[in-house]
Amino acid sequence: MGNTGRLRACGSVLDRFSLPWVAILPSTLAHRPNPTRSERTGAPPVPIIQEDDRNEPLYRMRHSLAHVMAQAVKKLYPGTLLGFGPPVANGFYYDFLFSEDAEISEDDLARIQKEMRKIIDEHQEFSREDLSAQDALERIRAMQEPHKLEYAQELLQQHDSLSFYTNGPFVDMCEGPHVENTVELPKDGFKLDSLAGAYWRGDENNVMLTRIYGLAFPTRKELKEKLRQIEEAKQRDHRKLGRELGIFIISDEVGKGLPLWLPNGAIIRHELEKLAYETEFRYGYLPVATPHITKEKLYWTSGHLPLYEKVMYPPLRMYEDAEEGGAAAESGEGEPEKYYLKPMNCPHHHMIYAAQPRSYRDLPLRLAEYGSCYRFERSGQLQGLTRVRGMCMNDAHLYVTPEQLLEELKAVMELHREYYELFGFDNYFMRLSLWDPEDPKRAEKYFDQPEAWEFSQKIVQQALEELGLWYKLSVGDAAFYGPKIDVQFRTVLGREFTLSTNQLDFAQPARFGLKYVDRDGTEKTPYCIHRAPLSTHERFIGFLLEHYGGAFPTWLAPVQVVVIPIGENQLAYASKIRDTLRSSLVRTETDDSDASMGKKIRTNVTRKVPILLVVGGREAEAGTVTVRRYGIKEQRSMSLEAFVDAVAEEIRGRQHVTEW
RNA sequence: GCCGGCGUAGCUCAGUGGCAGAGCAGCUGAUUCGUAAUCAGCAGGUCCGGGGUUCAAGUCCCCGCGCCGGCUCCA
Repeated sequence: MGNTGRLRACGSVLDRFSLPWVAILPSTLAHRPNPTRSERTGAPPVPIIQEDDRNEPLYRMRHSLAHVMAQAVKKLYPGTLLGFGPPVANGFYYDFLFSEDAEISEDDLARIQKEMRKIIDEHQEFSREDLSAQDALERIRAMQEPHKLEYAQELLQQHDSLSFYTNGPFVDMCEGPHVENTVELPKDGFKLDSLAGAYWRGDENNVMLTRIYGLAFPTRKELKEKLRQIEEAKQRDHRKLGRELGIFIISDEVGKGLPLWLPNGAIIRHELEKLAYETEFRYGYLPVATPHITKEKLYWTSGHLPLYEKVMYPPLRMYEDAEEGGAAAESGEGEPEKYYLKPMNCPHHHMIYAAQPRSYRDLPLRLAEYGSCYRFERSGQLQGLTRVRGMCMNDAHLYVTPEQLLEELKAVMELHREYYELFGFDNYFMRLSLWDPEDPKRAEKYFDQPEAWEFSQKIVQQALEELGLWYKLSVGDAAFYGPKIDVQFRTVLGREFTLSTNQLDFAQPARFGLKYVDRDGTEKTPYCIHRAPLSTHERFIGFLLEHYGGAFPTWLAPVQVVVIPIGENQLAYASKIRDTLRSSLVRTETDDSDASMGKKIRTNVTRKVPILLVVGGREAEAGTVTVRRYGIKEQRSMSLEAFVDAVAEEIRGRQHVTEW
């Protein structure tokens, strides 16, 4: 049973990224045991996190600090109720329900922190008790902790007993483990750093608790190092870099979540589209283009309307004869036509498939488009470029026969691998989302065809395993039309998010009546694979900004080369170099400002231009350039011709040059 | 959407209820420089918006909007 059957009273969040892929824990562990990869597939057992991992000193220390914080809060704010309080990646948190007259803000954190230090100084011992179901419930009732009681009752459906930890006057239902004595806790290695709302059990229908986050490390030095890292990460925040580098802006007047792409950002988009077009051409895709809006009926056919409506913009309503001041528009009688901004591209692509009869000889048919989509995300969710309302997706739909499904899925995953290698991504993991046959609401959440789910889930898993890709299973997170392979990344600021996504769709083709004539002359329904390896321009470029810290490889850099004449005598030579490079399609500028050379270098280094060509009298005379690459101290001189060839090759090959 | 915080020049940020400020960026002039900041001057403001308290509000109160951190969801 390993870890999967054990539930923790305090909850648990481990840092999945700090562990090898094989050691990934199901994220839903705290709520419901997930089958492990080996249990699902019968494959050899996979090493997953064992009980021992929770005996790590760091884990115990953070966990115990959470309890100390809860004790401090209950002392300073009597009547406060408890939620969960687990250790997390860089520290711990605890959720509280403060009594109504206790207003708490970030200013109060220092007070709580001070109280925590006092508790640590009391050298309180942690002791564990295991109580039978009945004793446990009695204990919790006596504690008057309604949230703990609710969770205990749930736990007792699977467990015969529950454990409690006591330190000083504080008792918590908790599986542990903890340190033995508060003396082991680092008085100056922790810091309460933020206050946030969090729904009880993560469900917005529940009460909102107040979560206090703390950072915690064994020593003050390590804490300070983490704080420094956090500061450094802020310098890589794509919102900051996006503004500084002129990539995008988001204007209140246009609307939240609707980025405006500045020239530098539009160039990056264009380069990504070129990359996608070339790569997809090699993989046998065909380009298509579709409009941004569509009539309502399409989304009834696809099934989006009942299931997806809450993230769609409300419909535009119009009368076809409105322009002529027609009778219907005038009187408002009759039904107006409803148009929706498209939240996805698939229905449009299905219409292209359906536009002509298809034979098995036409399959696989791979239709690709960078398609614009609009989703009405809730305002609190919007996040720079990584979470927006208007986006442009690296989309494609592959229509395949059942026999082709496995190979096509594998090709799609290979495509991901190729892209990620090009960009140098390695900090990600795959998540395979399945339906949940036990979900009481499954008929509302999914197309309810058990055999189709079983078949398509099996094929997807087979594809991942034949390619040797590790993945995490996530039951209940499938798309409504089929299983999903998401690729999870983490931003520099530590937020996990989905970059690429792929789905196997067994439902929509049938709903759209898509057919192909098979070898034997009968009509059959194809499967559809949805895939978006380069995500959306918004999310992808947001991530790239952080990944590269704004210092793009030459092929992606909005300005690839800046020529810096040392004095005004070299202006003509600088212009000649610029024109030569431009005729080789290298994005080049000259810096002809009258600033000092040092200032010009500084300015263009700040812009993170990959290559600066410094030219003075020597270069002009010899017909050479002195090359100064971003992030590389050493400079090189070479003939202009040699440089043009080298940089053109570097761009054509989409190379990453990090050293000479 | 909900909980907490924040909103002053293009950017980063000072500003004790009593004249709206600095650095960088911009513009003008001087300077023409050998690998990360030459000098001087000028200009730049609905202090997020609306209402209120006050002799007086960037500052205090209320409402709205936006942003940031989280919850949840997701490309």
